[in-house]
Amino acid sequence: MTSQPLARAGGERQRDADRTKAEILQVAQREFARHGYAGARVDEIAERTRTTKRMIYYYFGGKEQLYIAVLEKAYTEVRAAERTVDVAHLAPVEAIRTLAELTFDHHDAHRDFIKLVGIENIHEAEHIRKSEVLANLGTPVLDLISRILDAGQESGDFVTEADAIDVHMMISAFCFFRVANQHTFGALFGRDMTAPEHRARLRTMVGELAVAYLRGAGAPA
Amino acid sequence: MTSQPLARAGGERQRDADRTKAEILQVAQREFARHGYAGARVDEIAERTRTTKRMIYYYFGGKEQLYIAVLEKAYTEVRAAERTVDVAHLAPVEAIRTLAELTFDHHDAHRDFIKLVGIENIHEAEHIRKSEVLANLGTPVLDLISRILDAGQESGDFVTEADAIDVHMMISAFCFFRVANQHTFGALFGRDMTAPEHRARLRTMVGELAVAYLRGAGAPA
DNA sequence: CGAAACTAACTCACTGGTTCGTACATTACA
DNA sequence: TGTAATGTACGAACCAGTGAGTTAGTTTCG
Repeated sequence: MTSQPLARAGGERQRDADRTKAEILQVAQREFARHGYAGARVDEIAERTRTTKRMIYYYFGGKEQLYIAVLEKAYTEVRAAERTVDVAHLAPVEAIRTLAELTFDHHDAHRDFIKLVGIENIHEAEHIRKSEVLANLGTPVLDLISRILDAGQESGDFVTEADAIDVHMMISAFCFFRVANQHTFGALFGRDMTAPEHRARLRTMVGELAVAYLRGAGAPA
Repeated sequence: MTSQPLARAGGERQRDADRTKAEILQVAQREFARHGYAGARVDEIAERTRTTKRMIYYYFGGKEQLYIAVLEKAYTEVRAAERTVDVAHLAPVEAIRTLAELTFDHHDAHRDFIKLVGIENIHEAEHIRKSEVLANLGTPVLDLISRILDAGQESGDFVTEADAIDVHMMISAFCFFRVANQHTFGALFGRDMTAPEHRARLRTMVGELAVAYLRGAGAPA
């Protein structure tokens, strides 16, 4: 009873199909993130959808292609979010600090994506490599960091001659680890890094870390 | 023909069993690290061993118990290695720098362990929690860091009032990420963080990062 | 216009291979 | 002789993937 067959105009079938595909992708993302590639069950995904397993094969072709489609969607969304970042108008120190905190927030908000990245690394990125969409998805963040680094050198705020990829790596590492490894870290050290009482402190810390490094304070005396 | 039955003395059977168990654990670690928990195959493990699948069930009880045994062995070895670290005789700045570099080397040398940690986090540490051995395996590293931090405050080298767990987390994050995420990072940014031409620079960087942070250079001007 | 041909979306029932785990017989040994 | 260790074969569930046909819109064309 969701729609009256007689009233359905031209493009509705197509729109239904798109909606179904989107629903499958969403459910599949959850299933893959929760159980890993091998642990995910196509039947389970089908059951949590308004469609059937047959349709998953009809639309995506197979489990692996579905998984790749999930990765493509997740990565694409992340890149889209990154493009909205604008810190160019800030002074170098504030720009880096803000970028670090935005990265922190971003990781905090996209737990499933973090897990997919972790899963993909266990498989040594074999699926990402099969995707043409993701093949050369360099990121604008690197350009941004480069520009901030140059400005900082120019102004004298930054002393360390840092590499943009290294800086991006460092910030990502901190933010990624906090979310991805929260469970084993919590089990071993009795601290939930994602708990509210630690969140704000760690968020500030990642910015200070980046700034301290770029100011050159770590070099041997 | 590996041993003469008639010449075998008392404890040899036991020693054979221990050796077989150890062999199973080693092969299983590899299999689990490569394919994840669900992706690992008990038959595959058995085939790569001088034993049969029957013996795996005889010794360990099941796939999950075998996996937990692998985790216990891996974590125990890591902790044993950590206990050999001695930087207490160094000045605070050098102690932190050395500790960071040792952590770096350690992650660099134990790729399978890194993968197991990643896998365990995907499963939200459900298996670690089932293990009594690993339940409260706090680490001596925290005490070490605490002492270094105190000494640094005392001597005036460190200005930031840092938390030992946070510092450990930061260093681990950097080292862990470089190894664990090398594949997706490489695919997206075209740089292999584990390649020789980047290794030394990043190794130095993690020490400088920690020192710069503790010296308080990241605080707002 | 209206029927027939066409096509996308969808259902149902099924299969072949895989995979964890075990029953049972057998051997080595104290 | 009794107990621990081991080999062989098998079963039952699971699970990715498919064959074959149906429904309902869309296009073509007399």
